[in-house]
Amino acid sequence: MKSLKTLLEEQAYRPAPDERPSVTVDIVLFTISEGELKLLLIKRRDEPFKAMWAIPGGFVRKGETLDQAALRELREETNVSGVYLEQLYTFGDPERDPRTWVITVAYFALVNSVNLQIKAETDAIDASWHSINNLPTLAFDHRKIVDYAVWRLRNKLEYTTVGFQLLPEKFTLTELQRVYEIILDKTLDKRNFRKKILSLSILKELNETKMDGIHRPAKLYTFVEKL
Amino acid sequence: MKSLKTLLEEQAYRPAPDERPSVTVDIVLFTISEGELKLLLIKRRDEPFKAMWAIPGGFVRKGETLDQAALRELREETNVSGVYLEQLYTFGDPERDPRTWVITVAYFALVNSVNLQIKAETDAIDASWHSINNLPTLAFDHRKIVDYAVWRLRNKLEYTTVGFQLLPEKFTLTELQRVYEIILDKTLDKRNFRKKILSLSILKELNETKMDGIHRPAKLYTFVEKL
DNA sequence: CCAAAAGTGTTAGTGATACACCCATGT
DNA sequence: ACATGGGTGTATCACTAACACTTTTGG
Repeated sequence: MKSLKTLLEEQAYRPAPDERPSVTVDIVLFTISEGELKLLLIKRRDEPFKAMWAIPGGFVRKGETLDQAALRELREETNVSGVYLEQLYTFGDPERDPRTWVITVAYFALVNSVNLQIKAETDAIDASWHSINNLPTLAFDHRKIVDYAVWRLRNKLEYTTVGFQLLPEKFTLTELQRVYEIILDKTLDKRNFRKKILSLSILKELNETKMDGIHRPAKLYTFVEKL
Repeated sequence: MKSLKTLLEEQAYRPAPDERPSVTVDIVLFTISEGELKLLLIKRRDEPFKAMWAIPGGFVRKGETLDQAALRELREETNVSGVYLEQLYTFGDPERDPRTWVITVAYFALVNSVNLQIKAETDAIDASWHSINNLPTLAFDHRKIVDYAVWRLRNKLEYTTVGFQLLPEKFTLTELQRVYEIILDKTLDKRNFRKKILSLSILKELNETKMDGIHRPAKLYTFVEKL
């Protein structure tokens, strides 16, 4: 048994167990399909907000990092893996969960449409992709989280290379341009786009072309970090 | 007493109290004085890392938001108020506290040197300012947090107006330039700096000058959001 | 030879950088 | 009159934005 001294020190050191919040991770998982930016939503099975749409997430477990928790939840709830993951913001409004005190560390994640296929096969009923232009009402403060994630994605697209995470390993420049256009929600000039992307020296031109059949074959490129 | 059903539902819904982490906020508080970028450190009174330097922080309490917790801790531990505050990142490595499971939401904060004076008077022994070029060994993973905060501050300086938070309400362009130079750790061209800052239309020229005595008086400006 | 997407250069404008001298004040 | 920091303009360079035609393929 612990000594009184130890107990008092611990008391001073950290709050009593029932004065601690629960901590969750919630993930805004984006993909591009059918020419739209979409995100994955789960239909809740439990209270609160039972039967309402929510972004995937769950409690952080003892012994795991936050990133690990986010990846685990994605795998468990949606069978998606191989994603790009990045911490977004931590939401701690005491009212955000109507029942109890839950602080959530929000993430945003990106998958390409190939991995998306895998997902759609294995998990059909409770999880589905929704266009960001047509979202249902979301549980908790998830709408706020989603809006922030979209804002961050748009920003990061301009000064980082996250965009590549939404494409398969090999892609054409037109496909890449479409990713940018869909996320930024505006058309881009083909020549200027190519000039800018190629000037970054982060693409390797492959000796392959995409034969989509009817048109002129397009060169395939692959993403190479810091050439 | 709660029914069995309720208990089971809650069990499913959230982890048992002793399976929850503690959650803290930790704040990297910057100021500029003596021509250097400094941050506030506290000498720890308790284990773990007793007597070691750490950034101010403490447990989030039930009923308060994370921002509120950060402001409260700053007030309690350092008597500083009126700061610019911004959430930085959440650190959740299960090993980051050697004793127990503590997740911390890190913030960075900025105060101008006027408020700094107030602080130094009221709190002398346990808290002091340290140049980021000469930091002692820090408790926990605080060094990592500090490094990240410095990186973020440098970045944000380039595309936001956070720099003004480190100056009093009225300031000269040279003083503003010094803030940028100290944080970015490089000299800037006076004419180009003025041209750029003034082109942003976020400064109002006052009909006052700073009479520092011996030299030509400098015009005073004040910061106006979105003119 | 037609339809459709791939691919390619030049010009104009805007913002960033480099650089040197006169001005106003107190002593 | 001098020492010191305050204040100002111009030329070059790099990046962004606007814009239209030729090429390659399958049918």
